[in-house]
Amino acid sequence: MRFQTLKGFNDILPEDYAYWRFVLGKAVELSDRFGYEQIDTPILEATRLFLRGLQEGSAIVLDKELYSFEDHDGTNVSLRPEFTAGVMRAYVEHGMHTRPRPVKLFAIGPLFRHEKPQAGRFRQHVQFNAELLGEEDAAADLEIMQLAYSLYHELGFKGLQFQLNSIGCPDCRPAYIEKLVAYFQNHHDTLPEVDRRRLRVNPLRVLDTKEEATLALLEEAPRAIDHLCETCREHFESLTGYLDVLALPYVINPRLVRGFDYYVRTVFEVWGEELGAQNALCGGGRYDGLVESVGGPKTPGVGVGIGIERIVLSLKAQGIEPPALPRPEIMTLHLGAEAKTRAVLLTSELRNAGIPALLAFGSRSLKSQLKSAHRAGVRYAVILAEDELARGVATVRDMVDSSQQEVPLSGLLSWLRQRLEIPS
RNA sequence: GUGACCAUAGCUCAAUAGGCAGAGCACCUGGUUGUGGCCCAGGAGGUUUCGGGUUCAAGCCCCGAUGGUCACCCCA
Repeated sequence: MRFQTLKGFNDILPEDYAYWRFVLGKAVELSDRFGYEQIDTPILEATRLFLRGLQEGSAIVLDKELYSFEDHDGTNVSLRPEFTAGVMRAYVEHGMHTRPRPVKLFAIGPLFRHEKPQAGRFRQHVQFNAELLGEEDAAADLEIMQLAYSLYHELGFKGLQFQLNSIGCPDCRPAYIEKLVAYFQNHHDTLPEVDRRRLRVNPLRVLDTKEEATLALLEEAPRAIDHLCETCREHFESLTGYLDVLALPYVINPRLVRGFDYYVRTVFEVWGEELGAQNALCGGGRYDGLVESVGGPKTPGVGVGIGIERIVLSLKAQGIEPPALPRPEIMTLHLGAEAKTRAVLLTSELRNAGIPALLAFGSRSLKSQLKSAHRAGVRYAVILAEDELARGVATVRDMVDSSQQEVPLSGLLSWLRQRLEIPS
């Protein structure tokens, strides 16, 4: 029985890493540009932390999607299913609320949910996560959205737009939910079974139904944005105003709700193409009560989670090629024991000088070594043999045009550097 | 957790009507002295996902398990 990855877990192979480095490199670059500082929190945390952040209505809790086990000391611990709870814990634990506001953090790493895998959904996936803490200005919501948008834009995506909604706050949302529930109870007989369940467990969830019958009912259903309190309405209007000024494309989607219950006011997603049913490239929103819920002072916050696997899938679907990864352009070949020792030394000198280089291993025929050089895709094969060494030169073969010339060993480094345009 | 479809070499796929498991690509070696690609020859690589059953005979038919894909649920 051969080993294989667990269900829903994937290897990222070298041929995929051009995409990953492209996306992650851009994420880090943009975080720097927007003034976000990097933070890493543990993959494993006390289970209670995640339960508190998620509350009861979330599927992660309901459907036992947490990877949990009992640690040796009896503590129940879990692999993190999302970033925000851990970051909030770190924020409180290290008294980061005493830092100059706002505190802007980003993190990159794997998350784990025991779900049934399908297109764009895995049990382990990597997220780029950004959080802006201690600021309730709608311009903060905008900044988080702009960070996400810039990432997609600079990666070369076309035609993406935000799905945007406001789901109110603890002041105005309860009244809205009451209206919503009342509305659906009036149409209870036409409501499909799945949505009856959602209505009981998490009424807002009915809004993003896929049932035809419910969709028809939603035409007339009360909308959250029509039931916002004064503060929430102003916040939402400021945000859309800023989005207009920056010309960031968005549509107001009254049916947009989010999986985590801690969101207030702003919620948004960006949808990608060719991702099947799992079309959210990122999801985020405002979570003003969250820091408090993990034992910290009342602190407003906005954040976004961006799925790297989905971006990579979407890049491929849109035919966007990442820049090629750098690879050595030189291989040192050799004939004879003395020449091989010299080749080992030369390869080392090249690398120490910052010039990527490969060494032909073994003591095979020149033909075989050239074949290796060809397959490694190098531009130059540097050939060392007794004959050359006696005259203090190396034969450099250009693998592209098949030309060869002798270069004095003393000047080889600078010769190669010049040809490959590597700054010294 | 529910449902549908699928599973043959590292990859992409063949294998009449149940009748000796194959090709292309990739990989290794060779085509004589110190020269890659193209070409030619050869080689390695399989418990046909696994376990049962039917049959003289199963990659093929039946049952079960596992895994994959897609959808629901939910979400990045």
